[in-house]
Amino acid sequence: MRVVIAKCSVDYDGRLTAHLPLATRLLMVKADGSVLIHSDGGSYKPLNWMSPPCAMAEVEPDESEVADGVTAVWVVQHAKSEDRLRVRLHEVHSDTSHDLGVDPGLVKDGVEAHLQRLLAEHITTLGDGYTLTRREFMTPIGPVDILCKDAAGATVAVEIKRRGDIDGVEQLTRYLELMNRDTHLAPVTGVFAAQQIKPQARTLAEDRGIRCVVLDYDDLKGIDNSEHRLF
Amino acid sequence: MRVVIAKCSVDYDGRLTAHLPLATRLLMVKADGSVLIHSDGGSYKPLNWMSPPCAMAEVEPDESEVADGVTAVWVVQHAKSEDRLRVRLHEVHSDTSHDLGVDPGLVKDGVEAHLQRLLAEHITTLGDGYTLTRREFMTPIGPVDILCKDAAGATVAVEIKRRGDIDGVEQLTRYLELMNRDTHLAPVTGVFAAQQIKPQARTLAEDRGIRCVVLDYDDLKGIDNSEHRLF
DNA sequence: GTGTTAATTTCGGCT
DNA sequence: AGCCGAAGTTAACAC
Repeated sequence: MRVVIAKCSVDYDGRLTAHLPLATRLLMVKADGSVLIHSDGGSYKPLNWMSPPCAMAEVEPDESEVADGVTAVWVVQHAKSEDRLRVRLHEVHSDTSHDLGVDPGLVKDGVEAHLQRLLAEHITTLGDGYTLTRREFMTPIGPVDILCKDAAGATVAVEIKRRGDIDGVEQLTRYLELMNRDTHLAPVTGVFAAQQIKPQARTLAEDRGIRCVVLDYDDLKGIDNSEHRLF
Repeated sequence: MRVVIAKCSVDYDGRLTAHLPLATRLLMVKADGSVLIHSDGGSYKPLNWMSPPCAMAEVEPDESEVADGVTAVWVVQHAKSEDRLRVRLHEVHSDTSHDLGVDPGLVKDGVEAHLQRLLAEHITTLGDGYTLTRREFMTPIGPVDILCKDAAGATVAVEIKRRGDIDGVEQLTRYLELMNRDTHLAPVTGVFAAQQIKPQARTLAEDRGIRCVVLDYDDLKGIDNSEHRLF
């Protein structure tokens, strides 16, 4: 990895056009040729960048660029599209390279899959007398997250999201339409379960007779832990 | 901005739990206290990070950490949540700081907002006699991009996309259904406007009586420029 | 500030 | 390889 601190201006041309005026920034050139341009603030997203696969070529500045104080020009061309990045370097404060090797990668825990497992294990969170039929119940248009029965024995399809928005309601609606055409399953009611439900999604869901349930991940995990402690 | 190249392991605990095994990486500490951990590949997204507002404290490694070869520990705590990042540094290959100053920021051109503004300013692109009612017309299920009236005075809802896909047609359909239930607005017709419209989206739209309009960004900008030149 | 949508989204899983 | 959905999404913008 090459790390350069330099005063530079940048132009991107591809899916859109973008320009960065002259300022001092950090330029990162990774082993795969990708380039990141960071300022001293903002978030993890660079001001500008080129994703791999791409190639970086260092070319000589032309006459007018030299007159403007440009000492080097980087042309970063994407391998499979017309996306192109042009970095004009003025003063270079630092230019170093380091051998980092291949990264072993990130290990994650606590995403939607986890939420689905916890709700399936504690299905009575949806109401007394609820019983799990199965997780990932397959339909011709995709898997329903959880299929269960309520206290009265009626079938209930559950769609789980971390953040419940309109897309999730549409998804559940499609499943319900399809399943209610199946005389063996019908009638099937819907539950939209999420850690957070957007007002617009709630409006749409309730308008369609779908119940909304807000899940608390820590509560579910808490039940899980306390139950484990009993054994 | 501080840039460190070091062999390190990282633990994140907050919205989820994540762990990075020992390896050599680039650590970036920005002026606002945010921290980015990059490997020599992937894309612009760091392996792990902490977004501002947050504070970074360098603490002494405990006895067992010293035994493992840890020379320093960074604790990065988010200011408004329980999100925390713990970086255990082993060998430090490089540790430099640079004053970058405030960045003037990126100038973009050619995104959807720009397209929407241009079409609103030149609403007769949709037909002679069209008049703008308003942009971002709010409904209970979200904002309609543009609401206008045709030459006959009938209300028209416009959905704008850079790339016209089926999702966009579904979105507009929902708005139209809702608005046509409102006796003050009905009847409302729809226009699906995009720089590029997929054949499937066009078929679906036209089947539902929604007119499709392909927008030419450069043309709209051209009109804009020539009009500005008149004054 | 809250809330919603777009993004040069990126990333992962599955068909 | 393409499609679909999630993400510690982040960023811009309207109310």
